[in-house]
Amino acid sequence: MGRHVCCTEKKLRKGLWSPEEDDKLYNHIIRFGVGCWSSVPKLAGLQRCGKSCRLRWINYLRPDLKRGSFSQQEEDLIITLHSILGNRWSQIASQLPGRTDNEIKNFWNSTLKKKLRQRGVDPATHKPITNAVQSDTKKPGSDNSSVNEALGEEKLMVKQVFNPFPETEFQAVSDSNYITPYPNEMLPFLGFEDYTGVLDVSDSYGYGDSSSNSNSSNWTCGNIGPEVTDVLETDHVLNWTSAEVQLHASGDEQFEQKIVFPCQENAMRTLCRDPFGTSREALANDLNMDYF
DNA sequence: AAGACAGCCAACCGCACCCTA
DNA sequence: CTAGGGTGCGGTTGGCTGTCT
Repeated sequence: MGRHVCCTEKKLRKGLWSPEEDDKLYNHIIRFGVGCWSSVPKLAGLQRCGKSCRLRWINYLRPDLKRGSFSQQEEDLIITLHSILGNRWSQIASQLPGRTDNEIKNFWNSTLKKKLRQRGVDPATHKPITNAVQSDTKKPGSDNSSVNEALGEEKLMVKQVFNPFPETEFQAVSDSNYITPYPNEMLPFLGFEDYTGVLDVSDSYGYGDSSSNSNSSNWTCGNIGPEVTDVLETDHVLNWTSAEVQLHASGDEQFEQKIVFPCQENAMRTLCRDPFGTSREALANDLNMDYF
């Protein structure tokens, strides 16, 4: 382990990127793609390490990045996702089209934490600041004093929520960019055979290797409300809406849950992809849009 | 006008994980 | 099985910029 080889080389430049460097990196990746990051700087004629190039591309040069300040809806979603996922910035970012993990992390640390505290909410636990302490006292084995313990417990819970579908058991959900909209208690009921609730808005703007899952989403989407169509008729900028999604579990259980998700043109296109051709076509027709 | 301070954000660092030979 | 290279991620840092005194 330890430090990466490229980072120890002394000749390499550090610090802010010049416009010329940006041009070189951008042109190289547009023309040849990424391939191996460690070879990118050499091929692009840059005195940078591959890691630095990767970061620059992901956080600044990617053409699908959204600029500008966060909308209220994005802000709300970040808070919601953070309450579920904790500091898993990359996974939070995967649900916000055009936003990077770094950007969200900075926004959280500089702005959102402060806002939550002003509202009397502990940004670490997402509980009212006074109640967070009180609730700790109820937990078995808790000595009531440690916020860190509370945090640790939250992290454990998050793990259970977020990775309920081991790749070996359900190959369609094969990476961590997926977020389930399910509450904890529903997870045990969801079968592998007919698992259909995962919203995939990640691979239309994913990082780096985005090819591996492009055909593997496995979900159906029912009862999308009229508000979705409204979104599609706007200017294809980032919009937000809600939709009713039916979640079919194995057996006869069926769940419904209102969820909120980001809608961008690409995201909606992704949303309309599912493994069942007829419903995909029907859905696309309903939404008056192309499908693939 | 200038120095101090605070906030923001781009970029770096170090670690963990994955993959392959 | 193991070592080493490549990659991704979260935490942290440092510099720039705006605001205050």
